Amino acid sequence: MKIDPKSTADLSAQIATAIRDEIIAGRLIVDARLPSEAELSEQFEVSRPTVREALKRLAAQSLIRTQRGATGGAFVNRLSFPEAYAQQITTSTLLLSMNDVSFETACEARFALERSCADLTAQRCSADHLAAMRAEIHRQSQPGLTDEAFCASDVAFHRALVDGADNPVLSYQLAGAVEAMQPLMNMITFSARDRARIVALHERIASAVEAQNGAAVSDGLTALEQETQTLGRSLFQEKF
Amino acid sequence: MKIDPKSTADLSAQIATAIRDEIIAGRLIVDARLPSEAELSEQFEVSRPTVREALKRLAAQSLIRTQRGATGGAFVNRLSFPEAYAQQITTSTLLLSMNDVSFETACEARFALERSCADLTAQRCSADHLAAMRAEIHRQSQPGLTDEAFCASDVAFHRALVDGADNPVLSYQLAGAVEAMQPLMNMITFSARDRARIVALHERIASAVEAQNGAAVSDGLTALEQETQTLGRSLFQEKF
DNA sequence: CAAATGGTAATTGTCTGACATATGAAAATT
DNA sequence: AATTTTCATATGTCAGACAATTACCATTTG
Repeated sequence: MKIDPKSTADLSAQIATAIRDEIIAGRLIVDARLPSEAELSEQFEVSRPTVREALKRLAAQSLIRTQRGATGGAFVNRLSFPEAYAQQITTSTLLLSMNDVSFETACEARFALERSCADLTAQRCSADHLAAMRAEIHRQSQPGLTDEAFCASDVAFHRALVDGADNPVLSYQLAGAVEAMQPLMNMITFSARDRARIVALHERIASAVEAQNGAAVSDGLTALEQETQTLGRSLFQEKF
Repeated sequence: MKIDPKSTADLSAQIATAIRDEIIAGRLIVDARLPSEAELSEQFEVSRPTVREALKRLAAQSLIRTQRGATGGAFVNRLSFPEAYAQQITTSTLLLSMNDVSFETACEARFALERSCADLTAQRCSADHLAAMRAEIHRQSQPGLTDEAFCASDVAFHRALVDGADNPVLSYQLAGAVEAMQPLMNMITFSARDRARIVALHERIASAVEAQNGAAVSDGLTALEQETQTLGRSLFQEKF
């Protein structure tokens, strides 16, 4: 592990990259303990604050965790699915909010991706996930729900639909697609009639899942996409 | 912007979270300049190294960039698609390599997701993207190619297929699914016969794209998934 | 003898102060 | 007017110190 002091990049960035490469290449395995900050300082020939900045960079990406005390130190972290979810959602949300992505493009991608779980969910959806979907449908039908609560329930419904595919990798990948759309959906003010149409489509999708009919689930999602696009067009002209 | 000194969490983590929330909430917009490190030290009532560690955490997530000099400082960064790609791929790769995900599960998710671009790519694929796919097919047909080069070309083929949908959000989301599989694919040693079958399926997919037949693209991907699963089963028993 | 107690070393977390370096802008000079 | 110099400001890096936490070990005590 050596770094180039002549590079224009920050030393802490170089050190972070060097350690990250070790982890990705598998030379530092999960739960392995990194050398102490003092030892890293010597190895890289930099001061301890510089090493610490490098370690914080890695900690921000959940690549390492640190522990104080006698047997403490920095350990290679097992990236958990919840952590990966959170990172995925944050990145996706920021990407959409910062890049003049049209509602249409985001919506198209979101539903295209979500349809990829249609067949699997229809085949495998557990009673629990189906019940969760139905519970959200019921919540969405209640009058007097705020727009935020309606949107949150909408996300929960889709989350249950995705999780019904019983494939954690798929759930992880779709988390970004589904949740990152929420801020955009929150901009929509739903009329009672809009909500009724959406709830009806949710019911149609849930029934298709119950009937283990993947094609029908996919069709329901497509119908929901068209409904959402219509609502979006009434709000945004082209970009936002 | 205040922090809780009684919390068990690191001060730098709290400060990073506080600033990140400001960015996500839109109170700090793109290209806005954060207060200088000295000013942040005063505001949060911590020392400059602590502030710096917080800023490095944000820099690691590409949320800010820093610049030295008189008019320098930390600025809110516009998260670019390439940066988001890179983060997505790193996270996905680590998630798969660290969590005993079966080859079958990963493969299933990957192809399920990739099929979501079948219709869009069939409709919209440009001549350039189609040519890129055909170029990779040609490269893959060459004898004497190393396994790594064959896999890299495989990824490039799928990347072109995904990009053909002409939806950057979709490309971003699928980047993780497609590229994160590469380390797993690299573990497979392809026989000449294996390669021939894969190349034939690629050709079948490219032709379906050219014919603007989305269903045929989807079917081709499904056939490729089955082929890949067969190869995977010959390598791994259950977990790896 | 077993268990509670206290000390000790190791390690991260934080602070203070300082100097190096880069950079834009204003001031001085040609 | 154009160029050079100077300067202020900001980040990058360093050294040293102390605080807080924690595991381990020796000691004391019941």
